[in-house]
Amino acid sequence: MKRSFYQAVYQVVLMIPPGRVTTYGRIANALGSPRASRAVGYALFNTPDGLELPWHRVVNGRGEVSARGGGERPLRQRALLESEGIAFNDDGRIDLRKNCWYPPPCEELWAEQPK
DNA sequence: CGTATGACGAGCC
DNA sequence: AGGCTCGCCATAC
Repeated sequence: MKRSFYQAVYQVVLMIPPGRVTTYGRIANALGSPRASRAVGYALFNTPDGLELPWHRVVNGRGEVSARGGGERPLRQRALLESEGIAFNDDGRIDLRKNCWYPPPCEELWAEQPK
């Protein structure tokens, strides 16, 4: 498989255990680019069809669903997370204290891909 | 190659 | 406290 930053992001997301959530920034940090949180979000935005990706387990740094794109995405995400036992506050936020998951360092996941 | 975009984050007002 | 702006990084065009 061609190793791009996106692919690396997908692999990290795939290793998120059910019932746990992580943030874009943490994924970016795990990949060796702590400032690439935007790119991480963009990677999920370009999620290829046919790939079963638990993208719903990725939230922003405050534990809230990112609703920048459209209206239905966050709703689906919330429903999926709730079905996994993740509780939402009245503000629509997740308790990262309980459900947070820190991805292990995965720099080598894509670092060996020369430009 | 330069510009634009995007599911973010931290900082400033 | 809440909202807005700038910055960072990786692709698409």
